[in-house]
Amino acid sequence: MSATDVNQASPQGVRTRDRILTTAARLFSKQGYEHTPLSHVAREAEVSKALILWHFDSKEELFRAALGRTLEPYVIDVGDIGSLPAAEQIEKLIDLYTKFVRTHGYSVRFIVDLMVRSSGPDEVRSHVHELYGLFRELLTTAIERGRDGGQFRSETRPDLDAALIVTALDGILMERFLDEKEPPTSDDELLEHLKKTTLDRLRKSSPL
Amino acid sequence: MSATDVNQASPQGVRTRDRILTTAARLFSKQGYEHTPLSHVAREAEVSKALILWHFDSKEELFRAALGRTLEPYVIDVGDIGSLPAAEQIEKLIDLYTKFVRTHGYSVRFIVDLMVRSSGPDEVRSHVHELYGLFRELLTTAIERGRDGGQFRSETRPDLDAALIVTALDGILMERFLDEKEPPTSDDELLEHLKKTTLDRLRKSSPL
DNA sequence: GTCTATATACAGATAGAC
DNA sequence: GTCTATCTGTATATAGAC
Repeated sequence: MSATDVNQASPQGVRTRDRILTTAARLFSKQGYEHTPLSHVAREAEVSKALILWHFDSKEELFRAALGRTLEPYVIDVGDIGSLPAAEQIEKLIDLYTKFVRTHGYSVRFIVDLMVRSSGPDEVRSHVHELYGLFRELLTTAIERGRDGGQFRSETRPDLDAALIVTALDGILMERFLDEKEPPTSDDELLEHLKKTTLDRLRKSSPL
Repeated sequence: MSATDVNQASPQGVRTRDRILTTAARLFSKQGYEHTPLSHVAREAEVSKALILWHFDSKEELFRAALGRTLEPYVIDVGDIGSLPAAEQIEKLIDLYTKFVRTHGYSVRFIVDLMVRSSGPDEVRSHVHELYGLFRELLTTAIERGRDGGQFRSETRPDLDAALIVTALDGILMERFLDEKEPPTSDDELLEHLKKTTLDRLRKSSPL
């Protein structure tokens, strides 16, 4: 019998299992899978290596379970965005993306790393993929609404424009990793410029 | 005495050393440092593990040396770009970036991975950093020329506009890693849209 | 320079007592 | 459920012959 069977879970074991999971998620995110031996997780979680393997059967399985925990905050909550005018919807979405990335620095870096290396379980990749799709869709819809409502030019290509915004946001995220210490232009300045130029271009009469 | 001393290099040893280096660079780029044991490099380069360590003293040092080789193609050759009109300069620079990324897929992925994980020697990070700075500068100059020559609006902010282009390109690169199989919009389409919208926005009268 | 054989270290995983 | 002790594999690195 092992802990992965249905009928385990004495109150004590659950708390311990949870502590292992949380610790593992933290360490994997911070230092990566290969640089985090089970002995390290064991020390930080204050249990023995053997106990970890009793709960999870293998390091690989612990990793998968911990990933689930890491991904928990990866949801999109747009609130009552539908009631805003199109331009503000777009700005809000950009701000949401930025805020998320800033709040979850460590784990974003980790997830990006998984994507770049094409490693990690498929569920994770598809989860992230879905999130991107959803985000892009929200932007597309906002642009369409603006166009149909007469605030944006009729010639816009909502899908491409949305994709380009996502792309630029990814790039800003990326450059946070590249430059680290000395960013050539501050993120905030660049984000404002992105918003400004995007909206200028979408609007019927660019005021400038 | 070791191979890292000044006075080694019999003809035979140099060729072997070189083969080890090339093999290591290839394998590290493809599978990463941690997933490439010396035994694997030894097998592919058709030498013994011991010989590798005779030449390089440690795996770490082999890695640093191999990185140098990996970075060799990382240079910017713009040709006679100066003679082109501003708009075409920008398009050309975008194409150069794209072409490079497509040609050096494996190693780009590897270098990006190093940057994301903040690992790898500082020389590498600063080399990449410099390249980005140079590329951004070329774009900035092109935009300034266009502005001063009267083709672009006088209100443009060359530095920010250049940064935004680089950012978008990074994002496109990034999404190649994220989506892999099923890109929501093709790279080419997105690149064309980037060029088009950027230039439309920069130009005095946007023709659309 | 290049090899074979070996030392050393540490990882993940198991056995079995409590 | 949780532990200590141990097994087993594999990695880097060294010793020493050729």
